[in-house]
Amino acid sequence: MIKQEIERIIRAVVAAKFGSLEDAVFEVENPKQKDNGDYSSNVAMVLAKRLEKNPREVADEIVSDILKDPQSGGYFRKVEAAGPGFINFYISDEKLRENAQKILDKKEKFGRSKQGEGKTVVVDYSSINIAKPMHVGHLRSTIIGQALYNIYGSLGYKVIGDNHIGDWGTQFGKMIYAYKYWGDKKIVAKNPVEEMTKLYVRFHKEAEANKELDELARTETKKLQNKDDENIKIWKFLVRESLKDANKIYKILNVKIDYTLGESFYDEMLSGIVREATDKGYAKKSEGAMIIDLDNFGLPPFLVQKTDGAYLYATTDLATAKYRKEKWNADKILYIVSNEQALYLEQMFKSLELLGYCPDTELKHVKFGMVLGEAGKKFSTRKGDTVKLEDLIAKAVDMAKQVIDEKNPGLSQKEKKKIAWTVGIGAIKYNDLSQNRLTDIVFNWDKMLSFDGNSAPYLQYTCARINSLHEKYKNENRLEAILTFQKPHLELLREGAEKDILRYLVKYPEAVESAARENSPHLVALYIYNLASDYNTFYNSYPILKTDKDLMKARLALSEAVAIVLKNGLTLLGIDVPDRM
RNA sequence: GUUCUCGUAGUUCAACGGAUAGAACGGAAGCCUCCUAAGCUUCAGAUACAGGUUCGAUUCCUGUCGAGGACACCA
Repeated sequence: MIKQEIERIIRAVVAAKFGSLEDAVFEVENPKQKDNGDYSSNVAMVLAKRLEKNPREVADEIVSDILKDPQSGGYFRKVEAAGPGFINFYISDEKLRENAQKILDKKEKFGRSKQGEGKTVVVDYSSINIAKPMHVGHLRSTIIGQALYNIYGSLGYKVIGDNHIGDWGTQFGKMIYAYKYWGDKKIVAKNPVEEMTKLYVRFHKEAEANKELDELARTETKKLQNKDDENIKIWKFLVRESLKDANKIYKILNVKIDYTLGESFYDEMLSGIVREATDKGYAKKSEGAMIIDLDNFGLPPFLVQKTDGAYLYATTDLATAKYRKEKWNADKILYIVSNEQALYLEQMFKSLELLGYCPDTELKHVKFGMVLGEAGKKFSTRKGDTVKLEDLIAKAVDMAKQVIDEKNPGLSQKEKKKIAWTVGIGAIKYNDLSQNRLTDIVFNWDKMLSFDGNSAPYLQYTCARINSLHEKYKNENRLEAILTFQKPHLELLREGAEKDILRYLVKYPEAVESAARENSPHLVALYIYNLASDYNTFYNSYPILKTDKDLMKARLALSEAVAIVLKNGLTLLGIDVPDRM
């Protein structure tokens, strides 16, 4: 990456010039304004303080040394001191063309790296609750998790996706009770999650009037945990049918998760966890229950066993982390969980640290804001007021279909349908992946299903346009088409808009790398959006096919490079690209 | 009550402590005899408030106000 190369060059010059200051912490950044270079560094301002000199003078000195350095010769078109003491670097045209050619040669491999080789990242995402419908809240975890999974994978990490499903615990007592008294096997099997939700909602409704129900549900939970035959049988049935529904949605969303190890999977380990915590002196009895006291760390106590002896989600999570470390030797575990669980995860991480279950493992809560109902309040499954994912998808695809019918009526029904799915689902995914907000999102159909501006369809459309250029070109130049990108005369790209694109293409690998570092897929989304925007400006200002041959080939090559990078970025985000739309 | 996250154009979002706070939607005005107008161009429009740290603060610290979340037997 060029950024690191610049850092290296600066460091070498600084070490030679101000030997004792080579430990200085400085940065190489992307300037906001294009006029301020392709990269800039604050190194002079950092050093100026320690040297007690004017930052601008220090900058001038460093610049003149960099220009003398033969190694940096081919790299820059210009290096200059600017503003209060920034050093701005302008990449040479030759380097920019080299990079574009590299994109054309490497294609879908451009942007990948081996920086994560030998390291394992476990991504805990989706983590749905069995017997409850997937709603827009689960969508965020699923989509962000999948994107991070892809991003880390592209950087050479070994990535393990783990769907930590909620298939155990109290809510199953309620479900089992409801199923026993009001359920019908055939009806449930036909439409599993929907029917289970009905049972669940009914339970809560009746429990409000009849307080005994909660007690009866607890008994069912207890029986399940004690492996009562009938309850286990019902439980297995509910889990199986429920997963069938979930898998349908995963398939539609093109989400792939390596493992589905639910809470029940860890059940056997739980008593051991509590015993060990007790033996080590971290767990103790309090108000009849077992807690890990975190008072010393300013955290509330962490409840690991209930008064009635049953274990909780917390206990399971400790076991899960332990398992992930022992089984997969995870270097990093990412919990893609909404920020309402921030305190809980903090307690859990601290407990894991005390128990020593995950030494040398980075535990990271990748937070996101919750999706609230249109009234600005939390959705509640109990009241049955959530927006179901299935409905959202159906609506998005339907809207996309309408737009296609209008814009491109000539396509076959089959192709229209396919494009509608790609575009509709892309829009939904991109909506979540293009923002980094921790604030809660108030659910809004229009926003969710926007096909204009900064949206997946905009990016897909840009790719479709470029694809269309190539189709046209191929039809008119059959023989030459194959050879087009072998030796394009990229030096003919002299317009400002063309150079802007070349300059920006260099930064794609850095965008992917920072997305991983910050666990923020939106950095990739932001990058490809800006790239598409630059390209569309160019597209509207200059003819591509209607110019003389060599320039046409060069512009086609540039377009192709843009399409490759857009597609690579969208692929990381889990968004498909249609050929036409 | 304690605590977490957040407060940026009318709305939804950007901005490693950096240079002139960027977009999109919505509004106003333009661009299809020309490669896909799901596009492009132009205009209007914002850092909640008060202090502090810093050469430099939307960003860090303190306080006020506002929104949402969490706070022991749910997950």
